[in-house]
Amino acid sequence: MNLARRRLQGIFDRLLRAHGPQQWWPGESVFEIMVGAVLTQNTAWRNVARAIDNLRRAEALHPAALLAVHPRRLATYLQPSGYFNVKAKRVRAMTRWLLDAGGTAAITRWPTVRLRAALLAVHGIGPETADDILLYAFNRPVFVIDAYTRRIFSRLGLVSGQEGYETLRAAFEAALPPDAAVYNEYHALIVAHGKDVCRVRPCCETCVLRRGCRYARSGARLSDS
DNA sequence: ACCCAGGGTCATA
DNA sequence: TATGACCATGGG
Repeated sequence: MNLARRRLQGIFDRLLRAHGPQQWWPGESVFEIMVGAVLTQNTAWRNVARAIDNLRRAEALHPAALLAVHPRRLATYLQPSGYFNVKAKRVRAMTRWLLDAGGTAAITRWPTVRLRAALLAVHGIGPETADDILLYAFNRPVFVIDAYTRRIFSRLGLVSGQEGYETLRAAFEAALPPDAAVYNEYHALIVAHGKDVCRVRPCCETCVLRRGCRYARSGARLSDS
């Protein structure tokens, strides 16, 4: 693993020029962002947006209101986002925890380490979802690792892709200054690039990162291993 | 018809 | 620690 600050900044600059500012996270409140972070687990955002629309129309996009919805009905709201039974439980567990903790106003004042540990203790919130929430809902300088991050940076030869989540997060955070605005834009750009260009089937001709990508040479119709 | 998407939990070895 | 099954919808 070889993450140098200059290299990461160069990649950031190219992604920003290619894709433009991403303005993440889509969502109008802390709670909406938290809900979206759970709903988007292994799910296309298009489908998540439909589920969130359902919650908004039902005026259930607030902690107390959401808990007042019967779990069966909640699952029907979440249906378009897939895994709706699982996600209904997860969203409820997160919301119950949130209210027990005193609401968003209270936990906003918690130090990042405590907040992260508390989030990870909630059923259905794993490392990536916790870090999405920390970064995008609470503006903490936490670098989010996801499948796109692994794919893109392993094709560039900077990571193996086999490292554990914490190992990668620590490496990115050690290489970059702890700036939430930068981490915010960086992860959003990684996702934008992963969706539009650097897919499972590589498209190296139009990729701004093709210089250094191991698929850009050798004809490249490979798959990641 | 198949593959993929802004993961996580649980059981098993 | 590391696999595999499972969750489920919608788009390409």
